[in-house]
Amino acid sequence: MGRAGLTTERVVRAGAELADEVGFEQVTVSEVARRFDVKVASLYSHVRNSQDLKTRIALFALEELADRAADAVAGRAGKDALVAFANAYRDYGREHPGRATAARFPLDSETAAASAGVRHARMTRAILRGYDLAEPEQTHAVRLLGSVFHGYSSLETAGGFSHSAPGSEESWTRVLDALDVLLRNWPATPTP
Amino acid sequence: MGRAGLTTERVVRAGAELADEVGFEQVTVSEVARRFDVKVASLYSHVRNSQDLKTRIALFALEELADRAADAVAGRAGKDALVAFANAYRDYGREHPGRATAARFPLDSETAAASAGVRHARMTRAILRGYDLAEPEQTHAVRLLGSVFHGYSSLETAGGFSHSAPGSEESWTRVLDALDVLLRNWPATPTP
DNA sequence: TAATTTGCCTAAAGGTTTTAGGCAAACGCA
DNA sequence: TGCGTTTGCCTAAAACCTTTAGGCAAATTA
Repeated sequence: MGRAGLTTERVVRAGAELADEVGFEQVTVSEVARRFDVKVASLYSHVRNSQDLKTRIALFALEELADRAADAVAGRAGKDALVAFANAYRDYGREHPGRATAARFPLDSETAAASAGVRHARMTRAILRGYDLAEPEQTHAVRLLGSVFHGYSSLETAGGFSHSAPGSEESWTRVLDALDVLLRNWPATPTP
Repeated sequence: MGRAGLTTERVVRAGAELADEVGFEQVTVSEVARRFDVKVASLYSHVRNSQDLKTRIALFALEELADRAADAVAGRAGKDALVAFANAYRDYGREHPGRATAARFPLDSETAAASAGVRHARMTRAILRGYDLAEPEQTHAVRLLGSVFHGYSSLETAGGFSHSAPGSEESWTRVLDALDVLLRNWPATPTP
């Protein structure tokens, strides 16, 4: 029997595809092995354990999503950039629900600090340059935007918006309009 | 050997506590059985399977959260109600991270329709009565609020805001200020 | 070509899930 | 109080996933 040509890279990529097909939670070392037509134990040379596999898929998804987001915002500013960036998130979630779920996988702080998550934060700040927000308000806004993108995508994937009118598409557009207005009229900290 | 006095109710409640201790994903029929000092098979009279257990924990958490939210908004209106409602969500996530994660567990649409999720939606709409939003804008706003609460709580639980200044507490307050401003100045649909 | 490294395999132990069938405690009723 | 029925937890067992240890052969290097 020849070799299957496994590498950590290929294993992780296969895991990401599997996540899109069956859901991130259902990703299993055994199933990935099956896809390569290889015995389970063979994967343990390329991945430490099941948790490690999931973490790597999460990191992979974060990178992929950051790449897309970077492409989307390139050459844009203001609301244009905001909308392009936000759409990169939503589209990723719709095209790759499993990977998008993976991108929300909780990482320990060390891993998170070395992940593409920091690129995401930097890009979000870059977009806020189009609005007039000084620190610490900028950080609050970054967290709000992260919450909205994260939350909307996850509710949409869970089917939360799919069984009532108006359509999710329309809500998304209006939510982005609203966020743009909000960022242009960010309230001053009330004097206590 | 006497009987353990298992009921679906008690099993689900124990599962919810377990979720808070070890994380919702780690909730397992076996571990719940261990807690009751009972053989695993015994639980299968009270719960159909592992998926069913998780679904029931999710429904339980949704009810509990809806009760808290209802208490919080009672007798309040406007920004007062918005803040109380939002805090009910965040506090629940901080006190019961496992249950809060359970409350985000994807339910099939039939189950979701019979869940306390509809109470959540109704309460959100009630809060929006304090603002001047006609349909379909009200629905868009409901979805935005759901995304923010859901997203913020989940990022906070994942530790997303815990390793940088300013503190999450402050961001949360400012996010709510911002949402209040936004709801009072919700943009009109641009004429195409 | 010989030596070494690398890659996948077999074997095996331990844990979770789920079903089937059994026995005894609790309950309902005469 | 005693009898029959129901209910609740148990044993047994099969299927699957995880993970480690050790082996052999293919690929790489010298």
